[in-house]
Amino acid sequence: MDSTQALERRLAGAGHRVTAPRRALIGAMRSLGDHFTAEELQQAAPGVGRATVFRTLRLLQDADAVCQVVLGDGAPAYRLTSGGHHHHLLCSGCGATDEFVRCDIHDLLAELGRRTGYEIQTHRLEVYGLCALCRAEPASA
Amino acid sequence: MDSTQALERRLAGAGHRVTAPRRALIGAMRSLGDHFTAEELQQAAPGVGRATVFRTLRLLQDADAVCQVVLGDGAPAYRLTSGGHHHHLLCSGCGATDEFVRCDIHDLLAELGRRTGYEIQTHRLEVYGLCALCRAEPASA
DNA sequence: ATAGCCACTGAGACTTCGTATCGTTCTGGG
DNA sequence: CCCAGAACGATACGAAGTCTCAGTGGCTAT
Repeated sequence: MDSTQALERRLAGAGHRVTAPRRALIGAMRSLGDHFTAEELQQAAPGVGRATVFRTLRLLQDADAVCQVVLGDGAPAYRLTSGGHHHHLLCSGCGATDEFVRCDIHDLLAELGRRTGYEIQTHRLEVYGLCALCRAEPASA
Repeated sequence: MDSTQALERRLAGAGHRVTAPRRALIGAMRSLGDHFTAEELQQAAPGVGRATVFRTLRLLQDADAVCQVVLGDGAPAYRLTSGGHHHHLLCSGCGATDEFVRCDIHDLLAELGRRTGYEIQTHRLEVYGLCALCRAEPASA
């Protein structure tokens, strides 16, 4: 997760302005923990319109600073990310999200491409499980 | 992909009735190729209401006879499936969908669980690429 | 400093995908 | 044949996201 300044530089570097609403949203994202919904984000940045929330989320996704995750129940959420190719590890107990980078599936993909004739371009891998805390307290809130 | 009769037996086996609208939807699915949207399905089964389309899709998903895929552009679609754990291979050129079963990532998941303390429960893997036909004709419709 | 261009903004209508509600219809066991 | 309840179609609703549009406000050049 980048610093606020790094995020603003990321925007500016992509040719976008660093405006007050965008600053407010970046601050809100950093205060909201490991993931947040668009609605939570808007509530954490009062005065910013819904359209701007989604516009800014898209901008940051294009800048590889934010990514979208699909929680276990199918609800979409967003995460600040350190960028680059990565995957998500999602706790089905408390909803926590984490990312991991190592995915040694090149052999699998290469063989899949050979077998199907596809030219493999990219992939998406989401892993669901119970985090250490939820394993320890099976019935906690 | 199961036969029409097998799909109907799948419904009946789960305690559901095999009614005329459901039969019409199953027939439509089998005529629509490797994947279809809810709207395409409804159009291919005239007279069947929207709610019934989604209800039947859900029933068949619960019965492990239909699964949902997210196309490259984010649009959701459905597929008849042979059931069981599998993953999808999606062509970003023509939108074709395929499924594959082999996913040798148990070592990866086991190590991920060890490292993070998670109890890994399941995973979802989607692979995107260009199918053999789209590789051959780069600019076809 | 200020003029002006144009990226950006908020409000809110709209789209898409899916679910809930509701009164009606079908169906199959007794 | 009866009737409980599964299933139906119509339609209202909800969530997530996009589009439109008139107005604002940040840069840049002067």
